[in-house]
Amino acid sequence: MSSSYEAIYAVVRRIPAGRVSSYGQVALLAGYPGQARLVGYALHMLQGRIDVPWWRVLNRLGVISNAYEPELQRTLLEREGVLVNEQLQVDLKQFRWEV
DNA sequence: CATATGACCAAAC
DNA sequence: GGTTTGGCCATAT
Repeated sequence: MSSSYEAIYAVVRRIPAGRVSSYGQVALLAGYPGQARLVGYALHMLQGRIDVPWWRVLNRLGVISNAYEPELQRTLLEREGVLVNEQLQVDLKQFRWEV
């Protein structure tokens, strides 16, 4: 297991329920500025594990980028009170996780 | 081993 | 200002 993933997962676990973050923000907080891609890959590797709240991570436009289970992600977010529109987009001004 | 691709983003043009 | 271009790192082939 690549060590960098643990730092990324640790940050994702810090995202409060009902809030969302972006790949870039997670990368920055994990100590990998500008390496949003690494975050995407790390979450990709989870393949649906629920010990990390991967569904709270969206791309910088607030859109669900998940290629595997986009509908599941929407369901999980809405269960926490996060509104997701028909285009799988969230209002970042309202739900973005402020550190 | 070299190339390609990906749940991305900031800067450059 | 929208669009293109690099760059970053881990897997896959």
